[in-house]
Amino acid sequence: MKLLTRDTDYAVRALIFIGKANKRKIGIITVDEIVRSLNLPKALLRKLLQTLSKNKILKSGRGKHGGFSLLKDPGKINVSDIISIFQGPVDFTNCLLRNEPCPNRKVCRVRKKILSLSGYVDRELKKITLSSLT
Amino acid sequence: MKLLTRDTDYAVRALIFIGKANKRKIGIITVDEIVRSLNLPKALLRKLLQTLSKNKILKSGRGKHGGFSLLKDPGKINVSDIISIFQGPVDFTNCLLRNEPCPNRKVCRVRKKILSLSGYVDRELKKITLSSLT
DNA sequence: CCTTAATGATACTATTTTAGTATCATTATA
DNA sequence: TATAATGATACTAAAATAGTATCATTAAGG
Ligand code: FES
Ligand code: FES
Repeated sequence: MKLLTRDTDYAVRALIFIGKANKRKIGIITVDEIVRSLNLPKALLRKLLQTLSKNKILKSGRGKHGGFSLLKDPGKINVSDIISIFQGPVDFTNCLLRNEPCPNRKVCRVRKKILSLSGYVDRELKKITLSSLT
Repeated sequence: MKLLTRDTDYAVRALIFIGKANKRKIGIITVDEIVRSLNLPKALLRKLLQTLSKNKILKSGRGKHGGFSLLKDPGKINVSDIISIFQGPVDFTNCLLRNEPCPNRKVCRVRKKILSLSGYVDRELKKITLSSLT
């Protein structure tokens, strides 16, 4: 039972790399540089970073000397965000009777339990920020 | 991001059904009865119940008047058990650098965080017993 | 015994999600 | 204007999930 897919994992690793570089005042990082350091499949990583750009996690520059840098403060980027982007929001409340419109949804204690569990996990994942990782 | 696959979901629903029947002193339930009540695909449900038997959750009887009943006390069957059977154990510690043997595994705070999160989720899921569901 | 009604074992197919590739278009710099 | 970067997009491959089919075995009951 895994929590993160490979997309999320690669994305986080790339973000850590970019975050570290930004810390050392290296403003812009290219896909090639990340690939050289982390040994990830280039075509895939490009796709992932493009997705992160669309989702306002990264800023991108095109053309010669283009590349990526963090758009937000590393303290404001967290694992829950990245999961949301690649795997959908952290939400476990696909209830056990999901196919039928569960009759006792409102009072069901299980649902309440799963709901609170899900909330807890999400809050904890939100605490794992990029700055805590670099 | 979902927590339960359909296998787990179906299995839990079937177990709830069997548990309720057992409560009413109906000892043995057939796959057909469950299928009639819950409208699940029969061939699939058979496979799932067979798996539950192999895993000592259900007791099965063959031949005429055969069927399934709970092997363990419903208070001792929980959602974590069922997830373990169909999705592998509740364990989120596929670490972020999983491909390499992560150098700082021992001291990594993220790993510790994920580890404790995973433990927490597992403990909570263990509290959701079949008896709490019926 | 023989029929019937149940699960056991197992192999197979189909669908969906995840993982990964390829290509052309666009843009900025030198 | 050549080059080196990302944007957009469409495609393929692999793995996990979901579902089916079939024959073997077993127990009950006439
Ligand atoms: S199982 Fe659906 S609300 Fe409880
Ligand atoms: S990321 Fe692997 S141990 Fe921290």
